[in-house]
Amino acid sequence: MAARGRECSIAEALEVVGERWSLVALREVMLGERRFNQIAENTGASRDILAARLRKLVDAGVLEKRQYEDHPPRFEYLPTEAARALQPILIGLMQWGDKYVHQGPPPTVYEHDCGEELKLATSCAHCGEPLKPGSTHTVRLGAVR
Amino acid sequence: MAARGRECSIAEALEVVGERWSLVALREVMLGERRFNQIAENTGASRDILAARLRKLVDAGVLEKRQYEDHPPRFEYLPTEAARALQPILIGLMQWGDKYVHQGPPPTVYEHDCGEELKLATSCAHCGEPLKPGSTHTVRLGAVR
DNA sequence: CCGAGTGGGTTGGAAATGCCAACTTACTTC
DNA sequence: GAAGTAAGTTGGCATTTCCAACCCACTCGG
Repeated sequence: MAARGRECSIAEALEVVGERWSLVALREVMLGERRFNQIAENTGASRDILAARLRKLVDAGVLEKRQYEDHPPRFEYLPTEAARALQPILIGLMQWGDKYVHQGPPPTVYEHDCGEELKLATSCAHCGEPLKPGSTHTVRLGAVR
Repeated sequence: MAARGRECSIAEALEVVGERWSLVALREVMLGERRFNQIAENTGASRDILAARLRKLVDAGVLEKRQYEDHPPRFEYLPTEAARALQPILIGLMQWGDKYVHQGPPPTVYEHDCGEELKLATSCAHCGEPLKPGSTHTVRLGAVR
């Protein structure tokens, strides 16, 4: 799809999870819904598109499709490590939506094991300082093809 | 658009920034490109779609469109606070793409002010513990409409 | 003064994608 | 034997996206 433009892992990541319904379907799987019908109902995606997205996520290694019954064949979708690695992004998007888009109190609230309502903080893994706008600069930049 | 499905700020956030090219355009603005032609070239988006996406981001308050020349009228796109708040998500997506999608060395590398290559860590803002899969649970969950 | 170049788009038509409802297959339960 | 459940697939239509070309207003070089 995005054959041209800057060489960039953001664009490549979006090739995999950037289509409509992909991240919302992933949200449901991460919330514990593993069955096609449940994911379809909770996302509101049409079944054909959802089938295509799930197939793509499975092909990309983000979900695992497992048969949990033989007769009749029934399948469930399980998160892989790649899906778990996306969770900070999903929660980040959620909190961004809460703050800049949503009207009213947040529809979904997480609690951390420490007992408090989860609010995400992002920091530099090396020095531990919280990430502030302008505290980074690029040392290498993908070329525009 | 997503009229049905679970009430969820992820879906609402994606209404604003989830369309094709929105996040890639935002990436360019955050990298310092502010002009339509430059954004068009560096993303590879077609000009009509890009114009529509930028308009939408401006309407949503994520970008600011500023006239920097009167005759002829010329505009630039500037990040607002909402755009800066998206930066952890953009960098998170980039690092996810680096790890799970991209082949070869990362095309773009950031350095933090501490002098080391930036790797993002996400943690609980309250207790400071790094976020591990399974260390959270939902205390409230958006209803499915 | 003339033509080329630049910036920021808009327009038209083809191609791709998405939506919805209905259908299918293969069981299980009432 | 009728209805329900699970996991999709199919057909037809509507909406988006893509691409190239065009437009307008100005500036610059000769």
